[in-house]
Amino acid sequence: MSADKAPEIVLALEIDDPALADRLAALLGNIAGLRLAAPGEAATATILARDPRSMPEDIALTQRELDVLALMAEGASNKLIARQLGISVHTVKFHVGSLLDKLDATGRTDAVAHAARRGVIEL
Amino acid sequence: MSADKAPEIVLALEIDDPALADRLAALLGNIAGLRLAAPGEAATATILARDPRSMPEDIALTQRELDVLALMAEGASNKLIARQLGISVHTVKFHVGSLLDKLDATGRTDAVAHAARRGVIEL
DNA sequence: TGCGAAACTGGCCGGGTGGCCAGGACAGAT
DNA sequence: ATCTGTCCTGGCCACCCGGCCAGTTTCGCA
Repeated sequence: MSADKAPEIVLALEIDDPALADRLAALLGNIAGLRLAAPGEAATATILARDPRSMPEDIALTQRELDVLALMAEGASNKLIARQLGISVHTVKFHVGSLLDKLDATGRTDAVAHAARRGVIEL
Repeated sequence: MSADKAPEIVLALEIDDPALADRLAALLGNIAGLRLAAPGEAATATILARDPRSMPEDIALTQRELDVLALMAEGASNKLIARQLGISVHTVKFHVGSLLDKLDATGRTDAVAHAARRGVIEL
């Protein structure tokens, strides 16, 4: 039984408070059989401490923007979204532009990621 | 000394897998400045691990693909990824192509969404 | 009655994206 | 040695994307 698995536990940190995050990282940084996850790495478990005060309010997105966003998250192209919503590609681009602006994203992939992180959409 | 106002971090465990919970409890059980929460006690942070049964099997992605995927999830362009990893844009496209194939995605946005859904990456 | 917000549309264009072709280097397995 | 898989690179090209300009309509609210 001795030589069984030690499947190294990978912990992801999702902490709002930087000070707390640092302390935890320091405490957990060098424990045998345990490792902190690299950004984006899939983790065994997640340590999270959400600061309730840091939940401002949902970003104000219009209904149409939510429609477009949902289809974007499905990987739909502008052309497809246009057909789906019965509007022109130009209009889709218009809404996508607003989305990028409001979500502070550099592209549609970033926009979907940000929206998912903020709980605006569910993947 | 300076170790005065270290308000002892209290960790709550929300783990489906009992074996994992035990291992974590054992690892974290006796670390100075850190202690596990009693049932119902308010915790500084929570460690949670979703049910492992809900994860069929990880898609076989190479290390390089994971690198590219992580940067894609940050909204990085191929050019940026190339600079970041010190490889050419062509190579990035090559990996992105493999990613789209393995993740059954139609584009980079879809790929990131799929990867996040399957737990391959953490948003 | 005006006025702003939301939604919608068009043209234009530089740069990004993804698919296709081709190739080479290198490690490990058969 | 051959083969398989990963990683890396190039060129080419159709298409998509995002940002810029411009405009219209409709709606609710002051």
